[in-house]
Amino acid sequence: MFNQFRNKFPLTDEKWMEYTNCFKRLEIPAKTILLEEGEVSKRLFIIEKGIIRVWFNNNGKDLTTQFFFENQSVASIESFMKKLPSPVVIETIEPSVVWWISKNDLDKILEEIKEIPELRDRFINMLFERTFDYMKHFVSFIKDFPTQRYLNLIEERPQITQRVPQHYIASYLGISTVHLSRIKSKLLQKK
Amino acid sequence: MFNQFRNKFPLTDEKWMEYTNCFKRLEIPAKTILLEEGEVSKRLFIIEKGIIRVWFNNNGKDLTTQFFFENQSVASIESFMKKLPSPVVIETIEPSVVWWISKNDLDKILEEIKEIPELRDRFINMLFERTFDYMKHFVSFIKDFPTQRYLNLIEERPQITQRVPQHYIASYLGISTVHLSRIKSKLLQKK
DNA sequence: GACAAACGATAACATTTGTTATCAAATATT
DNA sequence: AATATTTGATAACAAATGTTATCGTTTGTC
Repeated sequence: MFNQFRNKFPLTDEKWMEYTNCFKRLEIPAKTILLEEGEVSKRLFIIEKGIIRVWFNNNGKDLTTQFFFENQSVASIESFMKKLPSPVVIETIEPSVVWWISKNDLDKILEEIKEIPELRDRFINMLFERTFDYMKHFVSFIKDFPTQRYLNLIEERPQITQRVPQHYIASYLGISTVHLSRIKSKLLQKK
Repeated sequence: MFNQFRNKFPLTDEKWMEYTNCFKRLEIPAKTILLEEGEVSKRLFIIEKGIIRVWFNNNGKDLTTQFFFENQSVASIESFMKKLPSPVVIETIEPSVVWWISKNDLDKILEEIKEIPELRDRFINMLFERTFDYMKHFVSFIKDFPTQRYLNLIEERPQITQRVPQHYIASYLGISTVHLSRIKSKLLQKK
């Protein structure tokens, strides 16, 4: 799982082993909840196989805020970093294989690699990229009609439209399942 | 302008002077454009007095994405950091007084203070807080109806509802000016 | 003070989207 | 294979929101 990233980290083999050994493997079925709403997030997950969605309950309805696929890392970030109760649920969509690391272990590693400017910069960059992603998604909500947002999704995140059940996509787009179904049938008519 | 922050920065008086001298003062009328769409952002602004909005043109209509008030810093961040053409316009709403620093000067300062862990951590924290803010705003768009979003705004960002013209607020909420007007009159009826 | 521009409220109507219910197809479970 | 569950499509109706137009008020400019 981690060997594919080995050459990206300027670490000794010893440190590399020490760090990667902090991760534990987990095989879990579909619809497994990895973090409950209200729980303090103490684990960061990396997906080897499967799909994870992050959602919260809004007046009895699921609202999906993010999807994650293979090789992405997942956590309720604000809860994880500040030890606050998580507002969101983390749950698998498909049967999945994930690796997790405890906050304690990760903190130790981050503290150690702080002295390596290269890794530090990459970490900061990662945060910025995440910010930019949110901005784009947010802008699309005020800018585009649902139909356009759906077309954007097909274009920019084909994994979502191909692998994720449609009612999760609807809540991700901020519309009802019925309306997404209508959008799809209208798009088919035009073709 | 900067003396109020003096005690927050563990710097020598010499360094402090050197850094603050990089900023230039600017007095400008309302509706002054500080950054054009498509231009590469080379300045970071700090507001001494006034209001700035960030917006972009969408099919001939203004869409406001952010408001900034006194003591906040403003830039088209992705453009500023990566030297890309800015997708947004930065413009004053009121007659304003702003200070600006060039990207060159700021880069030099950031490079120097990198060695001060305290400042470095605060910088990283700032990035995270910005990310969390975007998340909240974004979640509110899929979670709440416009009426609730407007109530949230009154509650959480009273400066906006009190000082910003209503048609800018409408585009910020992602609704038409007419609809915001309706929302306001309905809220008044209920009282 | 006169005029123009900006701002905001409101009405009438069109369009978009949500809600509820029903049915069909796909998938999982036994 | 039989059954239950999940998923998705569709129709009918209700509610939310946009569009266009008009009017009055405020604000800025000369």
